[in-house]
Amino acid sequence: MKLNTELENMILHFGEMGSRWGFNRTVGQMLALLVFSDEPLSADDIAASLSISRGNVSMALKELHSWRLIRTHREPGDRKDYFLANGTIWELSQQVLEERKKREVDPTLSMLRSQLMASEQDAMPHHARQQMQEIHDLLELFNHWFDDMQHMKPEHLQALMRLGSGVGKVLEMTDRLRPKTKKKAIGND
Amino acid sequence: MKLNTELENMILHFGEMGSRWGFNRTVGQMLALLVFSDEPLSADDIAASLSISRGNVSMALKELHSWRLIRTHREPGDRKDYFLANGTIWELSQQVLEERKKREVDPTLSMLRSQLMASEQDAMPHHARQQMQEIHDLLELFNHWFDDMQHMKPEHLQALMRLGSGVGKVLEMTDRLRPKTKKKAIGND
DNA sequence: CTAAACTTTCAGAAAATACTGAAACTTCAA
DNA sequence: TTGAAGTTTCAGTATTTTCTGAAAGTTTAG
Repeated sequence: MKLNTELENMILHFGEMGSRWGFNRTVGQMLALLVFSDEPLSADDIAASLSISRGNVSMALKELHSWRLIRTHREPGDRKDYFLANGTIWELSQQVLEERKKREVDPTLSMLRSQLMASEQDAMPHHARQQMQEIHDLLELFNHWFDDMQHMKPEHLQALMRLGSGVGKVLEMTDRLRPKTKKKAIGND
Repeated sequence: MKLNTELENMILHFGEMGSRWGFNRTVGQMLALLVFSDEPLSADDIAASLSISRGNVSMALKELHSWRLIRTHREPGDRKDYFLANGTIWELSQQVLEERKKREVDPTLSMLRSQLMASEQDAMPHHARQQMQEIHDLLELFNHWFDDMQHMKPEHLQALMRLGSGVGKVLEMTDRLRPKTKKKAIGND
């Protein structure tokens, strides 16, 4: 795979950003390379394109697999593994967010949960306990919301995002229509 | 500030998570300490509580300021600076997300933007260009949505999150009611 | 102005993280 | 069963990031 300068810049950029996105430079570069390539690449292709060691490529492939961002393709009659991005940009983004939630939110949530459980009767200062509860509740809210969003159809989710804060307006309206009742009450046109 | 074991564990946890959240261990620990403390703390208090050097505390305070996560309080007749968390848990979270967006999304968006601008007539492979466009559009959508959300009243935003994917249902309904018209059309009960 | 009280800076040390390349391992065609 | 083709592992090295502590800087009471 021969890279033109623009493409190479973009790949280097993804490498730089990698660490901010939760993985390392090599993983970032390889993800970019595979996303921008229109055909699956072998580990040797990748090592050559990015001028990195074969071992490093192997590690990074493992990491990318563990994030479910790539998949392996095998040609019949060829022993080599070929790798490609595991879905559309939208799907890859979802995957990254999902994985980052697991690493950045879930551990703290479970720590807070057990702490708030265990310490019913102990000597935690009042304000600290209260703050922990707030963080806990916020993370829990976020988690449920995030789960819900992930299960929406992409086109609905996209429409919703495009609507932006407009959604607030719409909901206020419907709220005024049905101050405490079930959705069905809306459909009476 | 004397810390009981539970609190100390939580602070250590925030330190560990720090790097995943976009800052370093010391910054994470200090943020936790100030969030859980019910009174402002001096730099020396912090250094002592966390057993870290005074210089490190100074660096981390600068970082926390730059994220707008803390503010400085001065007692009249006391030369020391005292530091405290800059708002509620909700406000702090918003601040963290805002800052992370700046660091994790904006640079890539502007890189993509200039790349897609500049390369109208150049030799970028078609598939690569297309993928860049997709990433660009997704990040732009995300950015607008995020901005919009940040300008919503917290209680509205929270209500919206609690609604989760239920919002999709509600919107489908209203859509059926007013297939292309202005909001006012809803109010006709 | 002076100097005590306090804060920041920054060069070098320490710690954490990432990368290389050679050896070990696996797979499969013959 | 063998060995060529391919992949993974991991000890050692390189790089990056973070932390320390002493020196430089700042502020203010007297």
